[in-house]
Amino acid sequence: MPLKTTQKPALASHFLLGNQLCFALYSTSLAMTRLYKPLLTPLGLTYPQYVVMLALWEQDGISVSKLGERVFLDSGTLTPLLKRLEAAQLISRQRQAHDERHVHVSLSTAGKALQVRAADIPGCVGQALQCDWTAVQKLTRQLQSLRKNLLV
Amino acid sequence: MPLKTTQKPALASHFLLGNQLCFALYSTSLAMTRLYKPLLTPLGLTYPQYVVMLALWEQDGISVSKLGERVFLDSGTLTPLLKRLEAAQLISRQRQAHDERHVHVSLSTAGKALQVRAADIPGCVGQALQCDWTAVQKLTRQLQSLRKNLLV
DNA sequence: TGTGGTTCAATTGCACGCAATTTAATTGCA
DNA sequence: TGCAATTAAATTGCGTGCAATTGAACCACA
Repeated sequence: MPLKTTQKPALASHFLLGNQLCFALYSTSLAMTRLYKPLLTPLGLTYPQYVVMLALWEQDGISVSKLGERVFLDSGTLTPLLKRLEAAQLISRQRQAHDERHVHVSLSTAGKALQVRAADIPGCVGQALQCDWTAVQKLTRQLQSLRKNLLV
Repeated sequence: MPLKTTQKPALASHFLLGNQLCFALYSTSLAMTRLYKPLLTPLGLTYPQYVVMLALWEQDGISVSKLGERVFLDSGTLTPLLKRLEAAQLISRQRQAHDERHVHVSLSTAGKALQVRAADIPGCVGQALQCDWTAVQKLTRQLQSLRKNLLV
């Protein structure tokens, strides 16, 4: 059989977008953010801001670094984001008296009240996903496990 | 039994970060990008630029909008990204003669050659994931299916 | 009691994502 | 033919993400 120099190299199949977990993650995450947008815009939140609010609704009154551990973001991302939430009167930021390196983040009355206005969001999203709750939970656990491996 | 007004409202469990598929996706996708960074920096690529190169290695010589369909990004994201790839001499962009609205994107010699230098990346990533190929492929398919539902 | 190292948040600079708008080219249809 | 509607890409503006640096506060230990 003659050599076919025009043939694709064998490495090609590993590079197909359709076989890449990273790209499936990346593009699906962006698509998910787009799904949330029309639900969050009426509340005046972006998706990352919503994540921070979720973290605070779950545990109020923590430092920026503790918050960063919860949402896997650093101060470079969080500081400006928190300033915007503060400007929107949803949170307050204050230096801790006993250790002035720490900035304490806590929900305002409006910030707490916003959770009620957001109450429909998980249901709306669940509906849009068009798959059953068990499957969604299983996928969530798989992704968390993957994240754990990646963060070593 | 007396009313406990200090109890958490029933809606709280739906809001837990740990139960949210969106957050698992979001944080895992960011973690994956961080995994790629040390592999891509030596090639002078960011992760989104790598995705575009993957698309072009798979199918060279397409318009910006076709490329956008492949990678699920619009011209607002792609135009500046492609300009950077062009500045790095990895691609060329030229208006189509028969329809000057279309911009044709094609790999340069250096752009094609870069695929060889990137050949180790899928293997390195697979190693870091610490789970077997079948599971990775299955998760990839699940995410693609989810993405399909989200993009309706 | 200093003083060097550490920790935490903020800042800076760059590259996305994306909505909204603009510009230019093409198409369709009266 | 002419002009409105459509299409493609570029532009603008804003909010992330994140590496790298800075600055301030705290700690450890000689």
